[in-house]
Amino acid sequence: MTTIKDIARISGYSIGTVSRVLNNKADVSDEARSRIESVIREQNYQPNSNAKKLKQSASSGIAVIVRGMNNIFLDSVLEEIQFRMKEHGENISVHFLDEAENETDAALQISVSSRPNGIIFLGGSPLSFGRSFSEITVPCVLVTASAASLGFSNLSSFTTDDYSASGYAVSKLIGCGHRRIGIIGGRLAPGSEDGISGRINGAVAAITGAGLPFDAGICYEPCSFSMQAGYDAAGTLLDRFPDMTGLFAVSDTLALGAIRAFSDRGLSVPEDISVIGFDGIDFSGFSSPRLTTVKQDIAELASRSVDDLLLRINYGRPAAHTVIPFSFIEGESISSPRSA
Amino acid sequence: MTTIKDIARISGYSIGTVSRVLNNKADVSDEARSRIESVIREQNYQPNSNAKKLKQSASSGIAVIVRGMNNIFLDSVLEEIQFRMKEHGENISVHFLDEAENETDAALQISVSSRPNGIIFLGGSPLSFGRSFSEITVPCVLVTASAASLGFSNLSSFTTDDYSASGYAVSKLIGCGHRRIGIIGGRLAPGSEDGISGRINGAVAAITGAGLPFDAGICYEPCSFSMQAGYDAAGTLLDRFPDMTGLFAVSDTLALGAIRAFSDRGLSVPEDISVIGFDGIDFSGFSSPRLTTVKQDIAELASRSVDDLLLRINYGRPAAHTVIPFSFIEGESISSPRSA
DNA sequence: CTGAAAGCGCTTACAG
DNA sequence: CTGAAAGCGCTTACAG
Repeated sequence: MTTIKDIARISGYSIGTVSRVLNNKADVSDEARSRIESVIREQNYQPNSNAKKLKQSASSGIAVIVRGMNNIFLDSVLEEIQFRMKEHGENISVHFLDEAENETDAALQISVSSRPNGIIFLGGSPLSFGRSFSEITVPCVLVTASAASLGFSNLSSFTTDDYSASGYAVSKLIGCGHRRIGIIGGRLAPGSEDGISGRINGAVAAITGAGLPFDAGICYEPCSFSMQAGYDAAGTLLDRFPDMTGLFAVSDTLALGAIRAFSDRGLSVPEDISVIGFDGIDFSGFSSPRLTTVKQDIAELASRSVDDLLLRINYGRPAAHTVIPFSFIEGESISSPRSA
Repeated sequence: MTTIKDIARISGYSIGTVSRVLNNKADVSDEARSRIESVIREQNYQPNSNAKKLKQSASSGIAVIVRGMNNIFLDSVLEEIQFRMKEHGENISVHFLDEAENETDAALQISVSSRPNGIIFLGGSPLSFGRSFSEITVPCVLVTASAASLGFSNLSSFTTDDYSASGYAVSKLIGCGHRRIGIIGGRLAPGSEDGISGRINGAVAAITGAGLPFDAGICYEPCSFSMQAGYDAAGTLLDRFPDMTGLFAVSDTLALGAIRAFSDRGLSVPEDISVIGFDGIDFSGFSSPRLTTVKQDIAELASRSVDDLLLRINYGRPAAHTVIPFSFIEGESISSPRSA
């Protein structure tokens, strides 16, 4: 293995000078720089990142904590993030948590054992921040839910406006003439306008705001984020709320599971019941029927988050909270209710 | 930050002894061990992994190289792998490559810059091994394609028997009476029985083995692995091969894209055309129609790969090539051809 | 502009 | 069973 010492020996300079050109420091003569650079190139030398990190006493790159296993939407964002990071020469270490685990506890453990330069929380809930998060000092960003109300100086966030987007989606349902609308997914957390709870609350607000009745005990069914969960929740909800004509699912995965549940009960979508999703995953454009849904801007969420984190790590920029615009995809899964 | 020095000072032992209990070495008195362990616990001490790795002169954990972006199947395997690794206290760094990149070139670069203890190749093609791989010396495992024929002593593999599984799938189509069968996905690589090419060749062998005609120039359409690619390839194939009654797609994602393409052309699946997939992703059980497909055993592929890699890293076990059994899922996407 | 030296936090022979 | 010491490959004041 060639080390910095070898480069120094071969180039005829000291390891201090080699280190300076490696790190693009000023105060190196052009001659030394070009000589050393050529030796580095011909030896195909790569610095040992462990030694570098040890010295700089911190940092094993960027850690990404993904909350929610097998979540197609989050996986897409993750891949986009890794791609952008790679462009900047940064490697990420990925940690998947299932929905039961707490992301800040995990982050604390990771930050003490691997000392990352920064942490990205993907799919986390702002509700679980606060407890252990205050012990984390490196720059962090929460993607997919707003951390604005949390007020941590080292936590940025990039998010779709879940509350408004859900409201918009549900207003489409109402606009079609639906008056008995159900909701599946997540858990109820009254008051919150962020993340999954924000979607639920935004949808509920749109329903009640239109003067329609909404009794959460009847019209809402909580569930986790697998297709099977969506399938089951839709069935349960329909049993309890048999004259429901429209359904808002807080994620596309749930919506697709729900559509299958309805069709297994002999109901067609959208003729018998309309379904609207959230996320805009690839598959929503290829299912039968194509899903009507809110599309989050994955590329923008990812790239803005990466840029923000890197700038904060390297230049001490203050944390910021940014809303990324969503778009609405007119699919084939909603129509006017039969009774209308 | 508390370091090993602090633990030594507080416990009254030397840092050498602390290090020994940290690493579960023998030759430590029970008394010292329990005293030191209790100090570690109460100080909530976590060793600095950079320093550890530097000393052990190698290794930043395990690197996973995933070839193929937005591949739902690979994402599932990846999450399973990370989960198993976590149980063993190992962190993984993930590197997504798009289909155009070469995985061994990427691995070489990663191994020289981050010095992983081991590398997992997910979704790579055995065809691209060989060139730069011989420069990589750490234990590696190829998941999802066999590396048996490559003969590298540091490369294990765990795979579904793609060739047989595809043959089995296609034989189901033939058993239903189909005689004009098309194939989409991947690229032609005659002779190979591994990975995606193995799927194609296994399918072709089943067709010709049944005495049916197969002209690759007409009946086969290559494509990459997105739903859109499956959609497009199915359309192209149908234009060229309009009396096709059955389609084998080398992945579920492609199959689902194909089904949508057919339905957009007014053909129903399976009444007008049968479709069979490969992978057994979650969604295949919830689409309309439910997809008939070959299900790879994700949990087994992941856990066996992890166990193998860890044992080889720590105990110098020889590399091995293991085939993991597949299962066949009877969905709703195939039936007898209308003409039969 | 450059070099010599200290030190990051660990592990591991080597003595005892 | 335990400690003192060397050294992993780097970076960074400090002199010059």
